[in-house]
Amino acid sequence: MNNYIKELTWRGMIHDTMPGAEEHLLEEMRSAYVGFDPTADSLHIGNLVPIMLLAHFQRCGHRPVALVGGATGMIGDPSGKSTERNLLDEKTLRHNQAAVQKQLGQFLDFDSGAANAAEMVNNYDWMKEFSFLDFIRDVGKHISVNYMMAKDSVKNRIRPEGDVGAAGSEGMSFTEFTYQLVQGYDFLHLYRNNHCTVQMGGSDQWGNITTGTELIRRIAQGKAFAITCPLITKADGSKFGKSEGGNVWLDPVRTSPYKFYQYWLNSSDEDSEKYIRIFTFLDQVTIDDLVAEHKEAPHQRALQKRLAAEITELVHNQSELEKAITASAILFGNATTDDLKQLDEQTFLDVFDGVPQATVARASVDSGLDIVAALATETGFLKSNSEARRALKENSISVNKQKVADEYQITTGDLVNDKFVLLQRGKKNYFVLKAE
RNA sequence: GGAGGGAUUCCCGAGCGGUCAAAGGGGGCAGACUGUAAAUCUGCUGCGUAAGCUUCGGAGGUUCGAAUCCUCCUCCCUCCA
Repeated sequence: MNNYIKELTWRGMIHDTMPGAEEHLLEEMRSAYVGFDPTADSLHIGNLVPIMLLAHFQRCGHRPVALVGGATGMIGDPSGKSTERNLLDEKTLRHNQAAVQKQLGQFLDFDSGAANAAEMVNNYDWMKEFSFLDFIRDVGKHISVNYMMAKDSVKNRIRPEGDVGAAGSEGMSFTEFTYQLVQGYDFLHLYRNNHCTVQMGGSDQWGNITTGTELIRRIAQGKAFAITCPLITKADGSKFGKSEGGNVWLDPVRTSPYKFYQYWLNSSDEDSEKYIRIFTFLDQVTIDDLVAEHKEAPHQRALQKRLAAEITELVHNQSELEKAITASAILFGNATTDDLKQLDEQTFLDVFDGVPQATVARASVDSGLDIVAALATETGFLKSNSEARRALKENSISVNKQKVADEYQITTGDLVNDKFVLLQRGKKNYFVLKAE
């Protein structure tokens, strides 16, 4: 039994724990759960922290339980929200749950048959038959409204008198008010049926979790614990887990492994030092060495590279990671036209997966395609001919990694694999032209 | 119900009836620099190869000429009842 709390502490993953939690976990194998919100059919990297909490938990010899919030997802957690949540219907919920369950399988051992194999539960299964009357009698009776009102998640939504500085509060519905009780009941249910004595989550979940431990104390006369981790932030203040395109998802269809890899690679120095502790299983010595190495030669970005590699391999796999690295080298390294032409068709397509494409008639390339037309009218890469000319004048257009001027003609000789032409504006904007 | 103020190009915001495709800032894109970073500097930022064309809430009107003046309409804000 490894010391879980100690492990998380040096990784910077502990925000708060209830007194006695560490001793409790050292005594014997325990079960802890974390809730996942099935609001989409994929998890995103914001969910990675709770996932890692469970993964470390299992590695320390304990039994992790992943709870998919089918029921609570129907209500919407008011924590950290300033407005009422949209509700999901059951069909969407079921679909999302199935997808989320599958993704969790990548991080946790569910099937080995080991004593501490992970378990997956869905609170919809025990909540759906629970009648309103039964609930308010068996559960609601034990918790006072005063207690519930004292939670930050509730207080922040009911504008306190005289608190003029507070952001606009829109009140909250009874439904959302009930949320903490429902989540609290989950904990009680898992305590009784799955020997779950610990609930973990982000620091914003503290209030909801303690409602659960309170219920367990009052109804089951039991002792349960809360462990929360800090919410992940970025040094520059922008929101963690968002890129230009929105959320960074674990699902390779929503966020390609290449983009996923890039997200981590672009972490700031400060953040990557933090992230590598949280999002990888690397041990303390390895990480200390990496940090030292990075300080020595920051421009090498050893930290970011290792961080990106570790997580990409964990979330996707070795071969996707290699492709992402290859793609990165081609897109950002000093790749030349020759390097490009050495790619076989499949690799080319993989590297430029997700890059916008357009098809032009093979004949027009054979007869020489004007670069302006290739950029604008033929492909829509740039909005107008004017813009295309402007860009050419700015010396920002490359064909197959080579800068071109405005009189350039694309010919058969430019085709990679006799089929593709790589158009590029500046360093980061790519476009694939397909001749058929 | 009454009285005023406003609506401008992605956003904010300036704009004597001609020299306004429209100041300035922000954002975005690009170039230099660099670590695929930050900061900084430079350029570009309606369409068109060009002549030129279409823009300033909407519809009309005055004028040789309107984002700028007039009328009506729509929406927003403030003040008085």
